[in-house]
Amino acid sequence: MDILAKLNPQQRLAVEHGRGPALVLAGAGSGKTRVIAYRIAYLIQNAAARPENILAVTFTNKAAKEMRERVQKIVGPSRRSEPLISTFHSFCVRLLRREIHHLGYKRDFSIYDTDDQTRLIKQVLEEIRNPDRELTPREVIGRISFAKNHGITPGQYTDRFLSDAAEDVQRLYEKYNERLRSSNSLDFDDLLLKSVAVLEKMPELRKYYGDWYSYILVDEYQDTNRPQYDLLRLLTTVHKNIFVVGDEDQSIYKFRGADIQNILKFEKDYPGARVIKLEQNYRSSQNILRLAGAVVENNTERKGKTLWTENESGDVVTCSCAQNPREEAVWVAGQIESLLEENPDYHVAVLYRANFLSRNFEDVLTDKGIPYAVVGSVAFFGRMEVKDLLAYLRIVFNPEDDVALLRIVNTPPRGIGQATVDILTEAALEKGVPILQALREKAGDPQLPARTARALLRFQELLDKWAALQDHVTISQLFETILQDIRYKEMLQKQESATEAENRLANIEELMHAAAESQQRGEAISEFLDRAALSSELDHLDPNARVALMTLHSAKGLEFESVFMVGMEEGLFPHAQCVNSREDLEEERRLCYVGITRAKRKLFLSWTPYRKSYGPEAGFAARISRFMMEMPRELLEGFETEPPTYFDQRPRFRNRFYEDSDEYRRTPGPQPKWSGIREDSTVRPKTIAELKIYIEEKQRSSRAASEGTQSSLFKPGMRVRHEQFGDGLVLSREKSGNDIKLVITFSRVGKKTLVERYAKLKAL
DNA sequence: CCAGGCGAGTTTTTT
DNA sequence: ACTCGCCTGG
Repeated sequence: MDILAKLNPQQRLAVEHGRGPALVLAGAGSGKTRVIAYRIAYLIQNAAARPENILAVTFTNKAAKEMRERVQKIVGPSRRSEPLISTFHSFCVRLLRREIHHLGYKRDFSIYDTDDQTRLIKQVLEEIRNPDRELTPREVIGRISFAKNHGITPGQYTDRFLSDAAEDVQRLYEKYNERLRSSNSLDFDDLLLKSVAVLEKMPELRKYYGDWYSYILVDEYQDTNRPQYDLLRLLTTVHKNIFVVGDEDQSIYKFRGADIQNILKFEKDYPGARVIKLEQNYRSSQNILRLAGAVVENNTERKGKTLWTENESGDVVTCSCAQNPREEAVWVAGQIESLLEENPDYHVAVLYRANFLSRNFEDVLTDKGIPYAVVGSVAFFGRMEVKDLLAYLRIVFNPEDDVALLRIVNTPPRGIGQATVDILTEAALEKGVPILQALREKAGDPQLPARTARALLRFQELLDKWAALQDHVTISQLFETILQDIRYKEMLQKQESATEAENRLANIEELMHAAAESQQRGEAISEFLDRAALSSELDHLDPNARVALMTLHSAKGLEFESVFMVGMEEGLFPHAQCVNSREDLEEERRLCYVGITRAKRKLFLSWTPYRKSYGPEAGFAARISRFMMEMPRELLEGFETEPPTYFDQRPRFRNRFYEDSDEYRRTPGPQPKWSGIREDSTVRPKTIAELKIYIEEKQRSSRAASEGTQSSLFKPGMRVRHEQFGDGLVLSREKSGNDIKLVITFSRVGKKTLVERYAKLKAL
């Protein structure tokens, strides 16, 4: 079969590319995945490479799965060998399970997800019970991850960062890494870093894997971060057969360390690279494309592509401004209802910036009896009961896994309480051994109360029993044994409400299914655990679901007949935390572009000024998203920058546009060009000195931003109204950490201390 | 040691 | 509005 016949000239050029580096700049809907799939098939059919010598990397499991299916469709099944199509992370796990001993780890290492990470950091924070400057676990993880993704080791940390907290972070970072290592565990970032490290350390492995994967293809290259970039370089040093596909307009993972420069400077990194642009869009109507283009045009960091399509011009975009979030959901559900009536096969997506927004839509869709699928708010493998059981499996598999041990040591309660756990942890830290080993040593200790010692011994016996079993039974059988031994289900039924328990039991059933399937595929326990650690809810999206609810981020790579982008408000989208630097704002805009271009035929945009929010914006009417202001009016129908009757409906919200207040004077109403964006403070730092300045600069600006919005609101002497406490008088305001505390005396309830950011106060 | 109650902190996006 | 950690009384 001539597989080239189905391609347009540009796509064909890409697919037929020979050896050497190639960059395919592929706009949304221009057949990106298609090009990779066809190229893999082409390489195989023309015997350029044996299938097993081809490596294709994607970012999500879902993308990998899709790619595999597409390739199989083209080349047909029953090949002797298959190309390796995998995510960066699972490729790394695969590599490390074979080679990590070169770095002094054992091959049974555990993988720590965000939750495990948080637990570990909390322990470390306790251990170094320093901070005069309170750091939350979240913040610490964020900084460590930033450092890891930028190649900064703990030792270099204070050289590179100058903030007050830097020394604390350095110590935490150091300890955290030590604890990971002594637990024989890796976090997500480590998977990439250790892969790079092992290839850097072992030239013969570099050569081996470089030779083996003689053709490497990368999807969504614009989202690669530094370790991923390093990994690709290491694997392609010799042959340079790297074929990357990406779209700088769809780079939306900077917060995770993605570096858009990777795609922008590809031609410099790989001299002589062939560059191919795919500009014909096959997905969307002309109007949708024009709208998307008009928005993304406002960005400066682009290579610049102009998408065109032969599709018809299509409908205009329908907008709605709702009285409140509930009404917004009602409107959306109503539209969906009539869409589905007309076309029962339509795929519809409701896209939002942040997960918490799904709530109202779920409620209303349920009321109306419209079936829907939510993607991602709580991942299946992230659920408490699932994580508990997996932790049992993990500790059996890797007895050094401290986080897993601490998670289950007293779940269900078995008489090993906090006091005992503290003793064990302390002993373990002192000797530098895993907690389980400390537990073994203490189990018979006559100094402990007899009851405690007995509890420890019993627990140890259980673990030994399961460990002895692990090589002789299937995963399901092991699970079944554990479940019975610990009486987990009974615990749930005792502790939870009936419906909650039922839910959790159902999840346990599902986990057992997953285990059974895994073993049918002939996988080892490690492979099952790896899948659990690396899988996300997105992978479980039911392709038959007509209505899908998800974040804009999750929607990348997907397409739908109709798309609803909801919550189009300043502060939410673009998110308040992303409007202070041009870089961040441009990323938000790209996110908007991604959202718009998911739609094939019909796009809906909705917003409401009256969303309950937290933070400094609380209690104020929001403004319409600047992204909507950037769209050509003639493509919009029902465009309103304010709801028609807000005065009667929602008196407790103040309105930014018309009220004569401090707030209003400081931030004038909507204008074509929005103020408040700092002009180009975001030159990319090149040297260490520049990086220091950059970080300082960022911190100062975010501090200034939060003080700026807060300081003008409530001052001593002002009269205010609180939703619950009624009217009162502000006595004092003072800073406490990042917050501002107000002491207010209320006529009804007396003196109260409130945090300005959270108390939904209203000036009188 | 554990269960149940209160107060504080919290919502950006994810492999 | 919701979850997590801390405190208290059994």
